[in-house]
Parts: sequence; C-alpha cells; structure tokens
Amino acid sequence: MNQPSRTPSGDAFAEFTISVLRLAGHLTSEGDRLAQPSGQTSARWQVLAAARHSTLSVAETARALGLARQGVQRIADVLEAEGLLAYRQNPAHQRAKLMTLTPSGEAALQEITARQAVWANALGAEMGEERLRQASALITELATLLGDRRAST
Amino acid sequence: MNQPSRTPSGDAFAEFTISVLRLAGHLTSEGDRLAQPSGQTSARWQVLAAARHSTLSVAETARALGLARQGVQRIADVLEAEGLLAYRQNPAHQRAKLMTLTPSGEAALQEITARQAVWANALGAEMGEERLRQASALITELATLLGDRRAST
DNA sequence: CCGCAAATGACAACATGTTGTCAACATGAA
DNA sequence: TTCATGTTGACAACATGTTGTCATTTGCGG
Repeated sequence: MNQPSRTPSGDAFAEFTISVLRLAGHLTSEGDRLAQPSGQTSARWQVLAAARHSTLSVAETARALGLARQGVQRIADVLEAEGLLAYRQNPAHQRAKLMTLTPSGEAALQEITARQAVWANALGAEMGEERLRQASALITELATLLGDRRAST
Repeated sequence: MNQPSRTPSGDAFAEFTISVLRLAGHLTSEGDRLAQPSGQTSARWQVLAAARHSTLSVAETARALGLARQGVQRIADVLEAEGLLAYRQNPAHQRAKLMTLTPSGEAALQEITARQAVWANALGAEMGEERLRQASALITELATLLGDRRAST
C-alpha cells in the first residue's frame, strides 16, 4: 500500500479544512436568514453590496467576488428584473453595462446591513475581537496562497 | 436612518465571515482537484469517507455531515450506480439500507486520501500546526454556537 | 488600417445543495 | 392490538455555482 501518512501539522490542516467547510455552511444559512425579511438571499445580498461599493460591470464584480462570471450574471439579471438594480450604459464598453442600485435596491441592502450589524456585534462580542482577527489573518493568508497557486498553474 | 453601527468586534466578525466564505470556495476547488484523478468530486469523496468510517444509512450519514438527507441520497445513488458503494440490508430497518464501500470504492478513496495527505502535509507545514489548531478551535466553537442556536429555534 | 487575441454577455448543461411532499416503515403509548 | 408520531427513501422544484461554447465588442500589434 505504502500510503503516505499525515504529519501532525498535516493532521491539523486537515481538521482545519473540515471545520472551515462546516462553518461556511452555517454562515450561508445565517446570511440567508438575515436577507430573507427583505426578500433576498446571501447570493443576492453579495451582489447588491458589490454594486453599492462601486459601480462595476458584471464581469468585474465576478472577479472581485471570486466567482464565475456567468453565475453573477444570472443573479444580476434577476435583481434587475425585480427592480433592485439597473444597468447603466458604460461609456468605456458598449456590452459591459454598469450595475447601479435603484432606490429600492438601496433600501433592501440597508435593511439587511442593519440586521447584519446587530448579528455581527453580538457574535463578535461573544467570540472576541483579537481571536477573530488572528483567525482572519490565517484564513486570508491561506486563501491568498491557494489563489496564487491556482493563478500560476 | 438610525442605522445600527458595528462595534470593533462586530467589524472583526464581519471580516472573519467574509474570509471564511472565500476560503471555503478555494478548499472545495482543491478537494475537487484531489478527487478528480480518481474520477470523483469533493461531495462524493465526503460520502465515500463517511461510508468507510462506519457503516451508516443515508439518513445517518446526512446528519453526521450536517447536510440534507436528500442531497446525500442523490450522491449515494450515483456512487452505487458506478459500483463504488453498495447498499446492504439493514437488520434493524427494512427501508434504511446500509452503505458499504465496494473494493473499487475502497481503492478510489485510498488514492484520494493519499493525495490529500501530501497536500495537507505541505500546507500544514506552511501555515504552522499551532496556528491551525487555534483557528480550528475558534471555528468549531462558532459552528457549534450557530448550530445550537438553529436547533433551539 | 487590419487582423487577431482577449473580454464580455448569452445560452446550455451539469453538480451540489436546499425545501416540500408523499408513502412506507418503525416505535411507543393508550 | 391499534393508532399517532417520527424516520426514511423517492420524487420534484428550485437556488447557486461550475464549465463549455458562441457571437460580439474591444483593443492592441503589425
């Protein structure tokens, strides 16, 4: 068989990955819960937030979020159909229209943001700022490492 | 507007959640990459691993993995159709058949496990065992907190 | 200016996960 | 035993994300 065995730090890494994937499931559910009273979901919230942050095309937004262009396009088209988002002509590119929030989109996003603040404040106090920052640093470092690895392949 | 604003620890929590969701995307991709040479995916790997760990029914496996019963059922049916997994009669329950790995399923899982060990060892060494264990502890604590909250609702 | 590579949106197919519903089975209380 | 309740598998509908393909647009190099 000659199975390569895991080192202690390899074991720690494997357990870490499992815990991250499990937590991600919980966090997506929580995001849906925060967005639901405004008729939205985690995915739509993410796109609305990106649109408010700065005026971007769909493809630019997808890159910023680390998602496939086509998935963001589908969400954005739904949001446009529901009147939360509007496509504006892009002077620099005829096809790549720019996403802007409508007043209704602004309102929905603000409601969700308000709920999220209460939620994040409570859990942030519970878990402790310093521990969260240390964990975030590790996680971001690892995500960058994996992202770069993929980019260089 | 009277928007509730985020405290410093709330801010830290919000950044933490974003980093976790982002990393989860990378980890799923990496899992697919590890499983792909054996013709599998992250989701199938997870079910195969659960089946090897102990002989469970589909519903029990879903609970152990924190997923919906129906999703695991679909994956398991595919694995059975491909001959990696077999349903065995359950003496304790006529409908809830037990999943067992076939030799072909064992072989596939072992290949993936071998690749995963190399990968986890390398990244574990890179990130450091102690940091990973501290981060895992925080993440598991939070996942438990969120899980309990949902259960009590 | 021309032509070609890259970016972009549109469309389709698929993988993974969710919820809802239903009938069959298991279990415990009356 | 019988009935209510919960568990389980099966099926359908949907949300979210992926990859692949195509035509159009952009922009750059010759």
